[in-house]
Order: sequence, then structure tokens, then C-alpha cells
Amino acid sequence: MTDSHGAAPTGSTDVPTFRYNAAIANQIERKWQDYWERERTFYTPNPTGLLSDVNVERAALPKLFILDMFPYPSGSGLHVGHPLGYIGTDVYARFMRMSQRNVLHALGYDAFGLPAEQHAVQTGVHPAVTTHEIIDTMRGQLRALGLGHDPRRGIVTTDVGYYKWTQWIFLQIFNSYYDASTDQARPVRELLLELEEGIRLPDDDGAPWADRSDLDKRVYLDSKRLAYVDEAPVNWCPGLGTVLANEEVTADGRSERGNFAVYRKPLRQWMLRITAYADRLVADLDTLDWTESIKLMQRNWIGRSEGAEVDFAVAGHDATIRVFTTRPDTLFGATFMVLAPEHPLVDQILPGEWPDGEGAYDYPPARTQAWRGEFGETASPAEAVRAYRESAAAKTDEERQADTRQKTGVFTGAFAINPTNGRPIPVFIADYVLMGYGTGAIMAVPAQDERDWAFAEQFDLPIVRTVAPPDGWEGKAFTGDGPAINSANDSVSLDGLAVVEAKQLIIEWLEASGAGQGTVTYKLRDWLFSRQRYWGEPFPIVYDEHGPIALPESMLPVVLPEMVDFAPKTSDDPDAEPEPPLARAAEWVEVELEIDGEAARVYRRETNTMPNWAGSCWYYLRYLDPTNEDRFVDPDVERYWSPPDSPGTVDLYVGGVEHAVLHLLYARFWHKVLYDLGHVSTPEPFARLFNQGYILAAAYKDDRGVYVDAAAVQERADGTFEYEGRTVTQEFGKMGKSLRNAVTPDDVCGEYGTDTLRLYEMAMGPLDASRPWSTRDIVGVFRFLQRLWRNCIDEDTGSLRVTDEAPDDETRRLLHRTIAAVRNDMETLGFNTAVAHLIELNNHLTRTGVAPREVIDPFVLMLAPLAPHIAEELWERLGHASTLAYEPFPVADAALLVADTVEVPVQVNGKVRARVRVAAGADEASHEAAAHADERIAELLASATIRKVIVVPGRTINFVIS
RNA sequence: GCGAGCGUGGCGGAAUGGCAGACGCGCCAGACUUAGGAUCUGGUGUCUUCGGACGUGUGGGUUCGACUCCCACCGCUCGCACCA
Repeated sequence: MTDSHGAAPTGSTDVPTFRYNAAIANQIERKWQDYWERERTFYTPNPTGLLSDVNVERAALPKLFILDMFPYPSGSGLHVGHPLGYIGTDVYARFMRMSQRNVLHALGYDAFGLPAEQHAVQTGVHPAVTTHEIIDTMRGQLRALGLGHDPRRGIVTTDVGYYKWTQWIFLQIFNSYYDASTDQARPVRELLLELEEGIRLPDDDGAPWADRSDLDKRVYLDSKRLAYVDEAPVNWCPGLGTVLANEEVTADGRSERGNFAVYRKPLRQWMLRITAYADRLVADLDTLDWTESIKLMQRNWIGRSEGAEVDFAVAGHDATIRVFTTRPDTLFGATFMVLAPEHPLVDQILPGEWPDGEGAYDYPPARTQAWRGEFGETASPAEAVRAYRESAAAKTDEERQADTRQKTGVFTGAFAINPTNGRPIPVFIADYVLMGYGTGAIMAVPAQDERDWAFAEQFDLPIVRTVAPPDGWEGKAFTGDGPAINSANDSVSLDGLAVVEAKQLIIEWLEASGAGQGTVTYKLRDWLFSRQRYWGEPFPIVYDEHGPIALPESMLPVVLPEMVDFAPKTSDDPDAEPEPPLARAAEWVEVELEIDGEAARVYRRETNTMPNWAGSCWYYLRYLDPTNEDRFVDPDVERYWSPPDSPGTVDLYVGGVEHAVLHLLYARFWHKVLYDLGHVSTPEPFARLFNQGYILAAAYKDDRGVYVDAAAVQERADGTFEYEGRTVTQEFGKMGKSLRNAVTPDDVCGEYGTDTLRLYEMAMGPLDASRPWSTRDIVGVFRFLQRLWRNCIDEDTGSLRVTDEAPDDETRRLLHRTIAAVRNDMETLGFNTAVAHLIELNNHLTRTGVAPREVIDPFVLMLAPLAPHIAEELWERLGHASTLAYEPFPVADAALLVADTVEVPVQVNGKVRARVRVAAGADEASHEAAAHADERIAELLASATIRKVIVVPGRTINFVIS
């Protein structure tokens, strides 16, 4: 503690003994944190089960589930930015407890994953050890913030008792398939039953079900599961020895952690069939109370687009190229095709030599020459294709991005047939077509697509407009709506139709002629779910010689084996093969089991582990019933907290926008699977989502561009900044270790107390806005608490100053206006204005110099959600025997909200010229009369013609004159 | 490039289409003080000939009345980035 600020304890001589300062605040805070723990104040009752022992009468109240995005325990500790959301939810939770709701509010820890593992690798200390040390430290820091969590529900995802159920949910996913006819997940065993009974036929081209071998049947069923093994190109990071999720790779293709190179490499990996839910994940967004921007990000990520698949025959080959297009109406204008460079069909359709002259249909030789572009000198299409692929592969991502204007590609020598008119059109490969989207091939319609236009210009390709641009159109591609032109053949004519109608008609024609059909495509891909890491949940899967087998539920949990050497095998060789650390645990991997009554035999365990996201997909459900050893959550408990009429289990979910897509999408997916299988009663996990802003802070760079310790920077008189005598430049950024601008809650609590920190974080701006931290400003709310304390407690004697005298009328009315305002602010998470209203009321009491109990009692209750420790202390000193946590929040007396008289501004031509007092509820005529009675107004109106008078009773009077 | 959001004092921010700048910081003055970077009291948008005039990024519009609604532009932030 320093000798600066009013926080200095009773060291100097003339500071009153009982003044509210940091020492007294800290003492009060510790006292009440101990009280809440001892009295189990925030134990939230379940209606049944193990957690129905305390406060059980409250389970009869309507439930409210408030959730924070739980923290990842990080070695660098907490700064004041981290708890912003936690304080916000705590204030709301405390308010709702006082509003007679049974509030569930808890905080667990998301502790599996790469950061902890890397830290462990670097220090050589096992991640289980460091993780628990860090969690203990964080629990201490968060306890000091006075958060009213139910401590029994604070699960840790790395505890066996938790991840057993993560594995159990994986089994539910593995043992399910998506039934397109009922549009829901169903158990695979039901599919098997229907196949065996012939109710359903296999949808592949294979033999009748009864004729299939057991192995064929197993392969078929495995191909239908929501969790399946597939070969997929993934982000392989040999420097970390693991594959990485897309979000763990930076924009320039390196690992977020450690900055190692990342390569695309096809590997056999576990995938979860999230794409089966794409439509529902989009559609159900409409039922959620989330910000539009987050919904939009999810919609964009899922990337649903409607269109058609069209088959183009390849001239001279027994092959067809299937394309996806959102503009089937422009099919008549498709003058060439483009395949992704790695499209599997490319090598099949390459002719032996360049088709010039005769072999190039009607295209003149000058043109076909141009199509070869920079590869014009190559001897054959095959060589040109090889050269182009090499040049494309050599490009970095940055070069590719810079190239978005300049199209590159090469003619394959092959021609395809436009199904509308039989015209042969050249087939190209180009890297602006991506293998991973649609079918990896496009029909190019330069007249209606800017990219295709650019390519056509580059390679001298024909352009045929099939949508008439508006008169005077001087642009290139026209992507807007307009009547179709040049779009007719013997069996169909789109000419004159608008885009929507044309699409519909051409799809009918495509389907009738067998050349294609309407379809929907998504940008969303199945979720790559395995990692070559040690520090994650093991899969409940073993292998026999044919493939994966799910362990029965009775064999859970599959415990992560203790390993001394848990480090991944790393290298700088892009061709190195991943080696999961668990593969080295030989005794664990080889396991003899009796599965499903089969004879005991040796299996190999799955050695990949689950990604970090798995544990966070369902933690909110475990909060409901954290100690249940028989179920992931008891059905009765689940139904209590997720009544079927609620749009989602969690009533309010608060967290940063950085999880807008991945975590929130993954969790919604898991929840929907559990919903389909009847394990949860709501179709969505999070009914309302609120994104809190970030706390920003000034950071300072020296002339080398290196960040210096912001706490040691001084501001000069001229507004510039210096650090150790050198000039540094200021910028603002997210608070944290890397910018060296972190302020810890421990610092603020030590200097002012936790209540001041809480109040400051709530007062500094709206919860959803990012705002710069300003240590200098904290003293404002500290003074507020100090004044409130002084109004209630004599600073010299410590005795209560509150009187039983009735407040004067003005004070009483102000109290009730404050109650109405604060209550409204609490309901709408407008904590910044709630604080302002309380400060106003307190300033009024300070001015009048009296503290009537009739005002102080409700004042303390209103303050309690924001600054609970000082509120509890004052509440006790006011003579109340127990905690105020469940006292009813004050209700304003409506009669006191309407004043006897109100001051109304009088405008002349919209400008305020005077204010007059009128009786509350006075009619328009009285308002007008009062205005005329005003000297200044009378003067202004005397020499003018009144054209109109607008009176909004209680609001304004406006004279329109000329 | 596309999409979304946001522009209010020196600073953080308030304002169901009806008194712009609540509340806080800072600043100014005063009180108490050996002292104050503690605490308390008062003041504080700009200009002003002291009547008032002007003020919510810029320009226009709707309205008796616009920070608020509409259009265009400028600036900042975020997301996506050849998605066919």
C-alpha cells in the first residue's frame, strides 16, 4: 500500500478513525466473504437430488440461469479486464435473487488444451499440476471480488468426474445418425433395426441389406454416424507436433502458439457431422435473443446458399463435370468452366495435345493460344497443368490474397457441353475456384459474375449477357436483377423473366431433362475433432483390425494415463507424420476387453484426444447437477432448469465476442443432438446472449517499438509521455501481458477495496461497450462509498448516524424516483446509470445532512447488488440479523413518482425561451395559460402572429409564430 | 472489395422525437491544514456587445420540434475476404 490517495490507513494524525478507507473496506470484505461461505448463502437449491439440501424453499420460485463464459486458467493471472463480465452477471444475479427468482450462477474452469500443455512442456511440470495451481490462484482472486457463485457447481473440465460425461456425450454422438426424413438425430441401433426388418433400404449402391457381410454392414453404419473417421486436409504443425484448428492458425499461416509454420496435409481424423444440423443452426437463430451481429456471423459462417447442381458432359469423354451455382438462371451465358487445380477430374479429361484449329470447334487459333496464358510454350495440356499447379502451390497465402484481382489459370485443352444449347465451352483450371466449396468446379458466366468477367478479360473468352442490364449500364459484369435475354432453346425460354422466376423455371427444366437439380450448399464443414495432444479428453473408442468400436457406457471413464514424457514429437519437417503422445503409453494403448458379450480380446485404444472445445460444449449442463455420478444431469433437475417453454436452458449468457462462431456453434450443435435424443428439453442452450466489451488500456512504445511497463510511464506537462527519461508514444489496446499494460484486481482492491473496483467497472460505461481503463477515475466511486458511509456512520465515533425521523417530502420523492430508475436499470443491465442514480441520491443526502432510515434502508438494498460487502455491513449495523441477499428489492411507490407541479420548457419556434411550473396532470389549456403568463414569453408573443401551439402535457409547450 | 456497428465537452459517458452534456474524472475557486496528490463546499460546453448567439462528424431531408427518424458523404472499429 502506498501513501497516496485516500486509501491510506490511519497513519496520519487527523484522518478520522472510522472513515471508510481501504483498510476498513478490506476488513469488511473479508468478513462478508467468510460469512457467505460459512452460511452457504449462495448455495442454489435443485428441486431434487444431492443439491436440494440448503435454501430448498427457494426451488419453488421461478428459475433463472445466469452464465459466464468460463475462464481458461492462464499462468499470467487475472487483470481487471477479465472480471468485467463476471461482475456484471453477479450484479444481475444478486438483483434477481432479491426479485424472488431461484438464481443459478456458478463458475467452472476450462482446463484442457494446448496453452496449458505448451506451458507444461516448457517448464517440465505436468499440466495436471500447473492447471490446479493456477485454478487455486484464480479461485482466490475471484473470491476476493465477492462473486455470489454456488461453489459446489464450479466444475473443472479436466476432472475425471467431469470428462467421463464428456466421453459419454461423445458416445451419444457416435451412436447416432441423422434421419433426414424426421430431421433429427436418432440412435444407430434404430437404423439397424429398420434395415434388418426391411422398413428402410440402404441408400448406397450396394447389395440388399440381407446379402451383406457383417463387415459391410458395419462399414455402412459407420458411414452414417454423427462421429466418423475420415481423411481430410488439416492444419499440420510439425513444430508443435499436432494438427491445429483453423482458429489456432494465424492469418499468415503460422501457429498462434509459438509461431511455427503450419502446412495443409491430408490425415485420417475424427469428424463430427455438424453439417447435418446446418439448416437448424441457421433457422433457430431466429428464436434467440442474441445481437444481430453475432447471428450474422453465425449465418455467414454456416454460409447457406440455395442454387442448383448442373452436370456438364465433357466432349469426347465419358465424364461429366458437376458444378454448383447460385445463378442457374444464367446457364445460357456459361461460356467456359473452371475447375479447382486439385479437382480429381482434371487428369482424366486432359487431351494428349493442344486442340488448335480443327480440334477447337469454332474457336479461332488466336483465341485458344491466348487461353494457355503464361504456359503458351508448354508442349501439352498435361505439362501446362503440372506447371500451373506448381506455381499455384508455391504461392503464399499473402500472394494469393494480393492476387484476388489478377486472375491466373490455364486451359486444360478439354471442352464441356453447355446443356442448354449443346455448345462446346473450354475447361480451365484456376486457383480462384476452391476445391473445398460446392463441387470444386464452376460454370463461368462472365456477363453476370465479376470474377468470371475478370478471368474472361484476361483470357479472351466470349461473354454473353443473359440478364439485361439497366439502360446506360457501362459496368462490366451485371449481378443485379433484370429480365433474362438470350436464354431460350427448343424446350425452354427464360427470356423476359426476372431472376427469381428464371431460376425456378430453369431448375424445373434441369430436373426434367436430367441435367441437374435444385440444391443447397453450405460453407460450414464437418468439425475436425481430434488432436495429437496429450492434454485432452481420451476418446471412448478402441480399434479392432477393421476400425473403430465404441466402448460401452459401463467402461467409462477412459482415464487419461499418467505420462512422464507427455510432450508431442516436434520437428521442422513438413513431411513428418504426427505421433500422438498417447501412442507411447504402450500399456494403456493395448487393452484386453470383453465388449458386448464378445469373447475377451486385445484392442488398441484411440490415441488422439478431443479438442479444447469439447469440455466447453456442455459445461452449463453439468452446473445443473455437478455431483451426479449416474447421469450427466438428472432428468428432473434438467427439466426444472430447462422448462420446455423456455427458448433455451441458459437465460442469460455473458461473454466476449471472440467466441461468436466456434464455441457458440459447437455448443448449439451438441445441445441439439442431446435434444434430439431426449436428454435435454430445450432445442437451444443459450436463450439470451450478451457480449460484454473489453477493457482497453493505454500502452506505450519506445523508439525501438518495444512496449514498456505502462505503470512506470509519466505524462509530461505538454501531453507527451516519458519512460525512464525517454519519450514514448501512447496507444490503446486490449489489456494484457503482451502490451505490458495490465492492472490487477489485487492492486485495486488493495488500494480502494473490492466494492470500489466493482462499482468502478460497472460505472465506467455500458456493459457491452469497450472502454479504456483509467486508474485516475476510480477515486470517483470510492468517494461515493466514502460519503455514503459518512452519511450513515460517524467517522469519529463509529456510531450509527441514521435517524428514525421521516425524510422531507422532496427527499422521499427523490428516493422513489431513484428506486424506479435503479430497478429499471438493473433489469436492463444498465449498471452505469444505476450507479449514477445512487450517487445522485447520496449527494442529496449529503447536502441535507440527515440520513433517515426510511431512505437508508432501501438505499442499502439498492446498492447491494453492486457493492455487496459495504451493503451487508451497513445492513447489519442498521440492525438486521442476517444477510440481505434475499431481501426484496425496493419497489417505488407510484404515487410518489408524480410530482405536484412540473417544470415545463416553453419553446418559441422550437427554441426554449422560458420554463414555467404547472400542476402535474394539468390540461393543455392550463399549460398554454401558464406560458402566456410568463413575462418573457408574453413579450416575445406580443408583436407576433401565433400560427400554432403544440402542447405536450408535462413535456413542452411550443408556440409557432411568424 | 463486401457486411455490420459506432461518431456527443479536455476524458469516460447520460438523454420513450420534447430542457443536450445526468453521473464521474480532470480543471478553477474556496474551506480545513505545517503541508495536501486526503477530505469538504461551490463552479466548470463554446462565444458574447451580458440582450443573447452557437453547439451532438459533414451536407441535405422529414417534423411545430431531431443526438434520436430518412438520404448522401467523411472518419473509426469489428467481422468476412475469390464461397460460385
